[in-house]
Amino acid sequence: MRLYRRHDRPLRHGRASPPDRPVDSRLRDPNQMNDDIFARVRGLVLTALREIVPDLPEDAMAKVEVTPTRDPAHGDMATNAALVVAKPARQPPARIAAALVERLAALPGITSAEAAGPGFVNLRLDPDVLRAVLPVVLRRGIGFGDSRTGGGAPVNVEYVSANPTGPMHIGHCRGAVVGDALANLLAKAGFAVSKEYYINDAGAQVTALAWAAYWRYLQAIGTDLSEEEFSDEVPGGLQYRGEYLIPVGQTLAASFGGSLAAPGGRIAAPDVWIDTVRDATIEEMMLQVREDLRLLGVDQDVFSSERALVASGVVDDVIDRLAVDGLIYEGVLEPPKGKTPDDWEPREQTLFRATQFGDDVDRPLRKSDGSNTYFANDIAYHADKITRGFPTLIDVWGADHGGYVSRMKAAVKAVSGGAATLDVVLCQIVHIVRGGQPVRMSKRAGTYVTLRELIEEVGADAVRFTMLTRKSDAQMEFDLDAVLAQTRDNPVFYVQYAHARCRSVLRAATEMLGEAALAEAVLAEVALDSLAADAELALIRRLATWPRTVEAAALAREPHRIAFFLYDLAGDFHMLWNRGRDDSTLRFLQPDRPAETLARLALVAATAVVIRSGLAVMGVTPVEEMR
RNA sequence: GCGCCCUUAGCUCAGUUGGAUAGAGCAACAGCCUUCUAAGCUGUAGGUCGGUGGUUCGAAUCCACCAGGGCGCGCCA
Repeated sequence: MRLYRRHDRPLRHGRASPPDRPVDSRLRDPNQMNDDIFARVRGLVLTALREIVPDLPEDAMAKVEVTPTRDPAHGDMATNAALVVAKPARQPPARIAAALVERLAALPGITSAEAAGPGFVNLRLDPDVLRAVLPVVLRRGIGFGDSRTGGGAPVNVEYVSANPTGPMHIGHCRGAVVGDALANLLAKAGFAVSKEYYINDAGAQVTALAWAAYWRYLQAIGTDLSEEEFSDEVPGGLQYRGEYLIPVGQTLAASFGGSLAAPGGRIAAPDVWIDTVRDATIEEMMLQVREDLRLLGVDQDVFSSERALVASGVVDDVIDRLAVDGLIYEGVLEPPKGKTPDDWEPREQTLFRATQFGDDVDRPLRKSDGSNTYFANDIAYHADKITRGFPTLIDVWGADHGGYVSRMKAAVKAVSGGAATLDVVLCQIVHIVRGGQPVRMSKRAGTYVTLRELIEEVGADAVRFTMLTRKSDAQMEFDLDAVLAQTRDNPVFYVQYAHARCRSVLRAATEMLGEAALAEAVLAEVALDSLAADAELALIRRLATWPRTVEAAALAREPHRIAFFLYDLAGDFHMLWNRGRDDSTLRFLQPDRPAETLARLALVAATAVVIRSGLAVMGVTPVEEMR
């Protein structure tokens, strides 16, 4: 048996609280602009701590946490304060804990404090303090949980950034949703967020795209070439054979007639057509990409073009700057150990000293034909973002780019002199399944799932919610049938159902009490003393953790936590609802007891508000009723 | 061969950045619809947190090594 299991033997009890005692204004004042009662209690703990141990170092104070208890038997909140300051204070945790207990238990709003385990202090709050969360929620509405953690600091979130070479498919989907939700989350946490899309419209792939569109153009004007004859003339062969380029070819034919082709619908010299075709095709593809994103509810603020970046000379400027700093050299890389490519031969290249900034090897900036590598352009792009005023960059990438993270971080350090940081959120593969069976993704077999088809089949809300039900760096199965199932194990349904039930109760109450009595501002004023059942207080405690959930998720860059919070919140609400099944006095609407009914309606309305607040971060539309 | 990510209940996954007795859903087992809120509900059982060491008052969490899975590995983006 471990010694610290003796938390059932409190060292000291707080005195009982007289029912008419006013609650400490520091614990309930909504004008404090801090919706987080945990943060407010933490403030009380820190104040008490300073009295007990003067001159504690800031870094020790920073480690003090006030958290919800895992076990209700431990009270409402717990703090590790005594444990984390024991060493700098040169006092045993138990002694500090005892002193904290004495001071905290004396505060109004705290009904008991007791030391437990190795030095935790468990706090029990006056139920009025908990209940006071409800009017705060009702007055602040969806804005409940907004925080000032970010302090208005600019953050640039870049996501999707797919090549404009075809329709968006489900591989792009997860990054789109994760990036968008992360941006919303950071905005809610008080950052000034810019949502950005980097158009990879330079390089060999868009040249291949231009050739593919040119083929559709030749077809539109009536070429006598076969597809294979044409393909033989294309450097690298014809790619992007999907039908989606047919309209592009037709539009080109309508605009330019036969002027982009040689007589007989034959291939003209690339100089004649390639710029025109490429520009028109990219423009059309980006229109489609933006339409796909719009259908998914994603709307980025800035679209940056790689080609425009190169044309502006920024890339050369940035490389020059790195050269001046001595971070570029001509050198020869070692072959990868163990697995040397067959055609390996030592080659002198222009290299960036990534190893000076934590990367494993130095990275090439120029291809053998003298043009820049993608990495070189990407360095310039990130430098450009920094120049535009973003010291904090977040990129959302597919996991297949994982090997690219350390070099990009190194580059950001180098170009900013260490002033800017880059966080990369990697998204693992999504496997689409239907009823447990894998849906193969293959362009050739015609079972290629486009983003648009996915949205048409299950709806944007289900797509978005489901994409956020896993940590982004964990692989995910997306079951087309399961996301539409109306059962508890489908979080989309379970959360939406909770909101619909809240709204349903409020609609029924309207008939009983009239619409005016149910306005959120009015419910914010009702007496709440009757809310005392375990399930009611548990729900209130959950609502109270929303602000700290937002803050923690934002700092961790983990939007999936919002989905899990909502699932738990929905569980608490359904639990309460179900209590009314066995015991009708626990139902929300009690016609002969209007005061209790109003208090319960305030709880229901507040629950609906917080669900909406969470869904707003996820970009999911709350439903009013289940049909 | 090297680097990064991952490994938690039979299954799918959380785990509040190092806290107390590791949680939820599904599946399993036992109950619960004449009626009110059953597109279900209540309860039970289920664990060597991949393994071994280490740091710490305290480890699923941090470090080292090992095993298994995924991704990547000099001019593709």
